[in-house]
Amino acid sequence: MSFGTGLHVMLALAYNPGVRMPSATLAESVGANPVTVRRVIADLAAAGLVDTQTGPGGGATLARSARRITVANIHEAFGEPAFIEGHHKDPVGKCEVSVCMPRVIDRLNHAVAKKAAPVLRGTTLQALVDEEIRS
Amino acid sequence: MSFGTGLHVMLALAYNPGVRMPSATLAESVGANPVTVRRVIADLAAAGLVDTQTGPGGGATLARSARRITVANIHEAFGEPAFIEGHHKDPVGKCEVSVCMPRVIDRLNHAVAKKAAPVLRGTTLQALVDEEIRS
DNA sequence: TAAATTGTAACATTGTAAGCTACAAAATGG
DNA sequence: CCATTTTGTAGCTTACAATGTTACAATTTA
Repeated sequence: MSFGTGLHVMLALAYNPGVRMPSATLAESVGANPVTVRRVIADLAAAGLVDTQTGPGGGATLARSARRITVANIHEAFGEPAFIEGHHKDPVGKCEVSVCMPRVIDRLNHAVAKKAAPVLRGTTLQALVDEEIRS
Repeated sequence: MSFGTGLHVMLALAYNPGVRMPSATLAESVGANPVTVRRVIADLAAAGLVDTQTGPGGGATLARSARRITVANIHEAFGEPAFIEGHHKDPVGKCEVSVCMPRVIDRLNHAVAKKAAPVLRGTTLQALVDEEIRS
């Protein structure tokens, strides 16, 4: 559930602009372990969404304005997890349906992703903070 | 991963129209256990998508034409699983971000679901068989 | 130098999905 | 009526992936 945790972390950072938050503080908000949070932050940092710093007063902060970070950016940071999941066991027989299942799942997932993309791209962190948290 | 398995079962039935397939046969195609398949079929039957019969020559078959069964029908049969997942642990503190996370996840999921619905409703089992399996 | 913090590795725990076993009930055919 | 096949479902076990835990070197601050 990295995407959900990542979104939570990003909202916490957006809600406290300019503040560097250590993983322990974020972990308390998320209800998770500091190491889990640091692992999630590693993905966010690799995607250039957050900036981290060690030492006293260190922690994570947004790499740019919450107005310029979208849910799509966060989704991508975790490898664009699939909206629709298949399963991965390859069947023994040469059954034609089995062979085609990955393609079918892929087709559906791509179709949904294509429709979802504008929604995710059009939703900024700032909008979520304004419309869902400060309200 | 019930939806994926359910779709696989439905495609196998659509690929063999008029044939009653026992759970053991379907399980072999899916690469799963017959009991798991029967559990999935129970959901499909509850949604009125398949028809089952006990005894020799028994098994499952489509309850109506594959042209009149959509991916949306199957998705609904499994309770419309979320496209975007949050996590469920309630945080200890009174952190405002934490409190609002369920609402945020819900908002995103509903937005994606609304865009995805036409895709799922517009894709029939028959179309998948024709375009992805017999091709 | 002491303290705080990240990043990461290695291992343990846990929650959930799937598998397995078992059997009553239903259907079929002799 | 009996033997067989199959579903539906319960109860238990297993396996796996996600998360937690512990630990520590490296970095930063003061």
